[in-house]
Amino acid sequence: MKSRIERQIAIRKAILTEKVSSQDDLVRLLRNKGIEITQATLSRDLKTLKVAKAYDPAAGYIYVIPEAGNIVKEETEAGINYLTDGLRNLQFSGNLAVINTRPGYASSIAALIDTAAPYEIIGTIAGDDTVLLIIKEGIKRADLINSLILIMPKLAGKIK
Amino acid sequence: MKSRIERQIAIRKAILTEKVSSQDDLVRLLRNKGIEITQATLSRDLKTLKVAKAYDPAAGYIYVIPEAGNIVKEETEAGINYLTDGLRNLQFSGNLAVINTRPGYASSIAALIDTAAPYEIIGTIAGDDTVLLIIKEGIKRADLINSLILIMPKLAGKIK
DNA sequence: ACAAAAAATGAATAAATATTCAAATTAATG
DNA sequence: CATTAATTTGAATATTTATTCATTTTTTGT
Repeated sequence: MKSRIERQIAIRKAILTEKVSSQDDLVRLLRNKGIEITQATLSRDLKTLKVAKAYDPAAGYIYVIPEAGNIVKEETEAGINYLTDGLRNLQFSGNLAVINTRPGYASSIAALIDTAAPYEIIGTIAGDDTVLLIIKEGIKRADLINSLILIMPKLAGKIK
Repeated sequence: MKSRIERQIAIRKAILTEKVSSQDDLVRLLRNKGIEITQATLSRDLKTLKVAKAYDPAAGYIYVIPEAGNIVKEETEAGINYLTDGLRNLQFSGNLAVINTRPGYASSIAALIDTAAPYEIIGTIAGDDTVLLIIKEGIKRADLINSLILIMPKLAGKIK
């Protein structure tokens, strides 16, 4: 049988690496790793570790380790060689598409799109780090994505 | 009786000002303030507000309002207040929300929202006195309002 | 090493929280 | 308005989490 401290380290690791939303789930998860534990002991361990339960859009409420909770890692500044490295994300809502970019990149990227002027897009508006694309009616999202990838191949790797 | 959003604002305030460790306690607390609520509804409200339960050395586990973003925390309280004093109005149209601000305030407020990056919002664009928010599909207005209040508590007083 | 004390644990159970389902309220549509 | 659709809510209940209590394991002092 593992020691108490080893078990708690395993609990911490499990919470850091997976989204766990109940103690029973965590018990099963730990048992699969060869750690015998009951829900009662786990409840005590979680308190010892000061584990919190916080909201996660994907999975509802999940357990989180206090310190590691909201650390936003900064991307490295190295390797920005091309304009479209400024691309961060593409999302849709209704007949709009939104491109999130690195700060300052939005207007250059919008200009690039304007120059290419794909017929799927009837207009663009750029802020500092956001480009808004107004999509022509009746255009499918997949078609617009393909059209944008033609202009900015880097985008291909950033579609979720 | 009180509206749903008013009730949720009261819940938020209660959690911010007192250490509450159970929903039954919170129900009693709210009833003392003249707000009728059952545990079932409170449970749903807490989820809507993304309230977490975290360890507190003095009182064990208590409910906490999640922090909107790390950078927000670094700014001075006065700075945030000053900024969000620029807020004038919030209106909706379809999947868009428009914040009217005092002249010149829009981009700073947009930056504040971008930093917090709530998942309900897929992008923002700022003019001089107007911020356009593009809302993720399927998000309810009340949920977006709650999310924005997390970032700018001043907003709570400006909702009809 | 041995006995006594302290800490850890599991099973059962109490307490707290989430969900179901039916009713009530509110919003949308003609 | 009237009617239908959608959302909100409470009571009851299911699920999840914390605690009690008896027992086992570990630690301490001699």
